[in-house]
Amino acid sequence: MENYTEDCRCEKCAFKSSSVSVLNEKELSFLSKNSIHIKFNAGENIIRQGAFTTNIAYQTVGLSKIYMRGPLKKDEIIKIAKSPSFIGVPSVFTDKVFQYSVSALTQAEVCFIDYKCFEKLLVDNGKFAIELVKVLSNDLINQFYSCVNKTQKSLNAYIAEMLLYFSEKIFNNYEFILPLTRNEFAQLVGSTRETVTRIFSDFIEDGLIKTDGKSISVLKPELLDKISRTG
Amino acid sequence: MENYTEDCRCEKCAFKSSSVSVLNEKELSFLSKNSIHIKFNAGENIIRQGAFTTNIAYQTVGLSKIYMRGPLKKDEIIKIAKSPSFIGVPSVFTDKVFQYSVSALTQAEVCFIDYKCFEKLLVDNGKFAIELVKVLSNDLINQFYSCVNKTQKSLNAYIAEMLLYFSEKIFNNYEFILPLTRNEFAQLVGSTRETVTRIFSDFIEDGLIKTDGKSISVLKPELLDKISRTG
DNA sequence: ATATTAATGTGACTTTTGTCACATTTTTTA
DNA sequence: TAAAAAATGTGACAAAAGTCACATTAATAT
Repeated sequence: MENYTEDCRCEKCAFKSSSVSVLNEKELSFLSKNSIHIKFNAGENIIRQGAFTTNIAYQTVGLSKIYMRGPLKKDEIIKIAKSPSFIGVPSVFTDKVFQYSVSALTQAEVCFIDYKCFEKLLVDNGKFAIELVKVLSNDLINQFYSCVNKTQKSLNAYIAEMLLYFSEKIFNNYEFILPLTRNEFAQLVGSTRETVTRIFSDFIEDGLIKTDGKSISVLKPELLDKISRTG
Repeated sequence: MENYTEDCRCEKCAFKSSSVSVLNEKELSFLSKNSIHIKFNAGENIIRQGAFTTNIAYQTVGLSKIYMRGPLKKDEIIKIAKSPSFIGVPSVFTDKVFQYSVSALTQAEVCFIDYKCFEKLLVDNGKFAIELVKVLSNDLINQFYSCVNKTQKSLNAYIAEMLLYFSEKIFNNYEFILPLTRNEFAQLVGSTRETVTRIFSDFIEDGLIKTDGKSISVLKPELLDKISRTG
């Protein structure tokens, strides 16, 4: 965990999201003065469930997992956050305390923005506020969608969907290094390590995928997609 | 479905949410001129998945179910909306088309607000925008929470939780009329009609609840809560 | 480099939940 | 009010997924 703030100014930042792009020079400079840029290694904790919410986090580089400690004291991965994206916004506007944790899955960089400053930008710049509303709306719809999918699909269908999600949405490549252990993958699909292993084995046996440790090749995306849709 | 707009002006509306309360007289009048107030009977459709999103809906009276057609063409109830609350905001800010449906479970009243007008209020009044961000944040956190619960808990634990939710959060009464069929309740908890029947029967046998058709009495809330927490 | 720990694979078995079939009750409609 | 449709309850059985135990492999720390 390293502080990189000196090297980084929002005005020059290459990772402007559509939300941030509606800010003018002055606002960006204000943002810059009120934020800290920090670098994380894979595995490091970015946000801890239960900690006080004083900052907005904006992930500029890397992948992270957003997860929540469930009622049976098991962790459940809610989503994989791909940069650039806000992480932790909903908790900041809801509670004094974070409702979930975020950990880096790869090397990652995150800007922590002072909440008061962020709120001021929202109040002063209506367009910025609308962009944030859009981001949250999108998150909410995706959350609806993934919850319905997870609930209704059989596990092999949902696992097929998640494998395609990693290859097509996260890595844009049918070969990739899964940045999760089998156990974490189970936490993502709402199952157990053993069952994930078994379904991976079935997929390998049927020639749909090939695995070598964490490295995964999707061999037959069309068939995987069919399984994902029909169960 | 009846149009009540003439009788209703936003300035006088008794159902101001915290979001709307930050608007001034002029803004409320503008809102009033650009919205239509409609009354629905139980069972009537308020928003239809796939329809174009031209309005923001604000439910002032009644209960409704927000549901989505899942991948296996089964409907899944995402949440029960209690008045007053926005329904349909996330879809409007995300897509040209609604991603889910909303139907009245009881008699209900809904204001449909022109999207352009709503957006103008957000841009002009930063405080209003922040209120909307808070509403969405809250929805998102609740959605995380309920999805993790649904995934991790056994069905009888989740059904116990939902029964307590209806009695304690929706009706504030340990006796209530469940505004859902057994099948709809199954769609809410992600299960089947038969399994819901069986778990209700178990609860009745153990003296936790009493049912008479749609009427439900929670007899032992503490025990129901224990089941909800431990499975 | 080796010891230690974490992650993974696999078989046997149990539990949970879903499916199908059909009887019964309730509600709606004509 | 009678007929039709929708909702509900229940049993027998099947399927899906979880649990436990243990062997094996990979990763990490000293």
